[in-house]
Amino acid sequence: MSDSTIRTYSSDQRQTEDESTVSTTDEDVLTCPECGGQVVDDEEHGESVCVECGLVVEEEGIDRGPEWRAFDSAEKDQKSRVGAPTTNMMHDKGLSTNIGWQDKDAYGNSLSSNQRQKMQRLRKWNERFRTRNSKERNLKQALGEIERMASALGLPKEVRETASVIYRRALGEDLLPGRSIEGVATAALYASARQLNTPRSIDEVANVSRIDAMEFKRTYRYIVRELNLEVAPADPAQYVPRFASELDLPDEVERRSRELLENAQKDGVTSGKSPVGLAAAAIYASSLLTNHKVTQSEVSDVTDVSEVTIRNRYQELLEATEAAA
DNA sequence: ATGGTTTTTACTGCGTC
DNA sequence: GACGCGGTAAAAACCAT
Repeated sequence: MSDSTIRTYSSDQRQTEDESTVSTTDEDVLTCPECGGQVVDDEEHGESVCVECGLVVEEEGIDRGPEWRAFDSAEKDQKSRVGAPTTNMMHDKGLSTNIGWQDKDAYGNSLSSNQRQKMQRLRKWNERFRTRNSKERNLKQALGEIERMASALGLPKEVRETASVIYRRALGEDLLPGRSIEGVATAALYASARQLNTPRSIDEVANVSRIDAMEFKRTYRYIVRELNLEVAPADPAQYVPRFASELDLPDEVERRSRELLENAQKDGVTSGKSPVGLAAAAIYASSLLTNHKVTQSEVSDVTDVSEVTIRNRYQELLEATEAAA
């Protein structure tokens, strides 16, 4: 093989901004060093192959550096797709520094007073950063939790994102002391799910959380109050599709459920009642109306609403629709 | 802390398969 | 006799005051 076959690319080269060094000459008209035949690019495999003898010539390799050009560092930052994606789900990467307290240099010699003062200043600043980093570590753990719970609940990415944002705000406003990380993370996720109209019931969330339901609710209320989050009361209809599919009920039932809920809302019988309970009742009621009967206990199981509540609600729902008709 | 409202728990009776 | 359902009463949880 010729000297052109092996080429290593250092990371320095990849960051080079001067694109003019990248040569485009000879790229199309290479001759095989073995037999002199024509060499063609095999794009699929990232190789160049001689058409005569099949020799693979790794001329020009694969990595020619970025395909874009940048004329200043700001532009480069913009165009570069390398590096960590910036997302709220990221924390600081865990890089932090410690500065020893001994006023000695690397050889164990004492420092001059001038140097000592300098080190003092450095320590002070480093300490400030480190306390920030303790928050970052906190954040990392919380985001991990959010991630885990969200995926267990099948919540989309946007929900995780806003949950992260909420958590950051809580962290920023020093709402954490005295509260568990998991608690706040759970609360943030629950709030964000509701804000984005993909609500999960308190029970569902509590089930995948490491903290018990009571603490979860407490911290949730606390967070909402302190951050002035706008969380509209959940619309019962938003629970319907999920529950319906968990019970293997056809679309028809879903539709009826929505109608029932709509009528009930007009009637005003829904105010003050728990949205989950209403959704559960609507499902049960419409399953009767459409001859896709499910038992109360089945509905109760998947919705975590007691059968009694289902009974009470579904009667009201039926009355409301009757009155409307 | 308190009172009013809603939900849950536990239990009972009735009808049906 | 187990199961689904309806009802009741008391306890618990929730919420605003």
